[in-house]
Amino acid sequence: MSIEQTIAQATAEAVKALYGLDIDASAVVPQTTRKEFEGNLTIVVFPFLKASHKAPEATAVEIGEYLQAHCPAVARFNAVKGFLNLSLNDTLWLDTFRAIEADERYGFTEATPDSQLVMIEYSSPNTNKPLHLGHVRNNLLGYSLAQILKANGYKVVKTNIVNDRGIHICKSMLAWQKWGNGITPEKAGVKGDHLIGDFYVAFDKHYKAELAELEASGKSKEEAEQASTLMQEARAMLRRWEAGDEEVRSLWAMMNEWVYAGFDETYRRLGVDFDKIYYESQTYLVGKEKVLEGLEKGIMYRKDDGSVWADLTADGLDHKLLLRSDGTSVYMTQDIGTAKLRYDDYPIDRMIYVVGNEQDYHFKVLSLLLDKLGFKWGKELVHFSYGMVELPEGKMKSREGTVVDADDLMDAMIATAKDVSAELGKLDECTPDEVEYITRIVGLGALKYFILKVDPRKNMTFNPKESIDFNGNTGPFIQYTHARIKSLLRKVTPDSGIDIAGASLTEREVALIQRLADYPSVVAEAGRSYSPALIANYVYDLVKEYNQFYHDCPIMKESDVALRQLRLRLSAVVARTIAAATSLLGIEVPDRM
RNA sequence: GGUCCAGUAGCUCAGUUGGAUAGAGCAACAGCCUUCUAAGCUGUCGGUCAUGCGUUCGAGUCGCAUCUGGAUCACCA
Repeated sequence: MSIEQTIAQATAEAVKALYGLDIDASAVVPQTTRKEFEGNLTIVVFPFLKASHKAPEATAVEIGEYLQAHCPAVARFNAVKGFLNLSLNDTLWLDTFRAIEADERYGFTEATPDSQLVMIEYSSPNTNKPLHLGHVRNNLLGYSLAQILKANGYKVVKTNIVNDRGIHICKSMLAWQKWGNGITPEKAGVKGDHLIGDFYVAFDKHYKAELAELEASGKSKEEAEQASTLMQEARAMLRRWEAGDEEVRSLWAMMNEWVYAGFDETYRRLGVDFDKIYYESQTYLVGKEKVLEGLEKGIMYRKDDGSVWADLTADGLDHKLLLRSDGTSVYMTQDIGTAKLRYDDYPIDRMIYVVGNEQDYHFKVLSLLLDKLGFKWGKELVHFSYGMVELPEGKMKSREGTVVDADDLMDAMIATAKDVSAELGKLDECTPDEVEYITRIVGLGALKYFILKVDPRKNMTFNPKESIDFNGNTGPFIQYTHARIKSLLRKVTPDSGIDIAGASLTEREVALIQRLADYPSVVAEAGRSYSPALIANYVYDLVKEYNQFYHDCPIMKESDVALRQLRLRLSAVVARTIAAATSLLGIEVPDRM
């Protein structure tokens, strides 16, 4: 039983004994006492006033006296208005600490054969351009979510759906044919995804020029778009692709390989991975089949021009196109096909899509359609809808070149980490390999924490002109604390033979133990609410608490042997918990920095 | 226009089923390294929690209305 539960139980008994009021212990939620008052846990007594027929403070005192007399955990209490502040005794805290210390996988629930299987789809890039900051948020959230669900005892399958087909790829392919002169990533010395992205931009540039020319010759915008030979060629290429034309297919395969090699490198640096990757080129036909099946069953209908639609007006939504008049499939069709393949491949209990909130409508529709098509899990699919990353001026726009590239950003973060380390002279004793390793995880730690500490549902702002901080509420702050503890432990090794029972605790140690005791419930809440930010905020609070302790409580100089030993072991457990919590965020922590 | 999301300090963000005088970091200013790593610690400054009404012993948190910003409602993905 946790400390909170013990106190809640005792409070329920007190209320029953004093006022004859029957309440469920789970209805009493003790909260951490605010810093400005003495005590560890606080009971709010307002709900009991009707039964006590006394003033708030008198009621609090009465319950406090009862608890002090009957609950061995309660050492002292004080009452302020309707708030009963309880100080718990040292023995309880020491026992709590020992239990935490003994649990090597503290806060982690192992999966069993009966555990539910959760599939998490994240990343989901297009193959016509490199990953940018928006993808970075997606990837970090998806990976972290997987880690958090694993820590909550779920079996997790990480998946990625690569949008490797469609008109956008054809644009890059066409541009490469026209202006590429047979260039390859090797020859250009450029990552494949960036090379393809450059050709996509080149297409857009030439296309715009063509449109401008056509409009100058007196055509309207619409007429110009129709008359554009570039666009016609791109569409023709897509038709040849769909028809299985060998030349187009082999060009497509080659260029996609370039992109994947580039993506793989970005994923590796970012520290994310996947158990199974799906490609839309393999799923869109399955989706088409399902839609035609739905058409036969009367779930969908066909218009005169041959296009296929679903009528969702009964569910408060609109009509939704599922197959174009030329028979080709759209985004939604592909997602239906992908869903079917996945459920054929895995016994999925829960499906989570990590996709931006701009697609809230899409997933509402997808959920309804899957349900109508007879997928029994359709209704319960989870759209993990996260907010956009915006610049101070607003949305990132690829056409205006304001997109923050993922590779560039990682490079910049690592370079900054290097500069800061050099400036502080922190890594002068390290080998070049160590410097490389430490600056990489510190730079990435700053980036990852910056993104993950924000509530995923909210839009967030990134200002490229201001570099991401390394001081204060940041990843490096957390990593630094870990490194400092490791450094301490290199100098003095904890001796488990020394008894800590007699240590007389200061409020610093108690606050730390209490914070550590909170960890499992934070992991559980992060899993329930799909929020890596809760883990980030927790580990920040823990680290802040530890730094105060570190500053105020000398360890090596402490003459009380038991207390010295406790502080040492407490430090070791804090370091372990920092590492465990940050691993749920995909952040590594160094032993020195 | 319909639907959905958001609005907390100059800036970036917390605020756990409604609880005490709304918290951090950054920025600014002032302190603390002969002591376990100063990427740290301490202090000062900074708020009509968008606005109004309501529910409640108690509202940043719940409800209604208004204002502002964003997203979406494509034969784009």
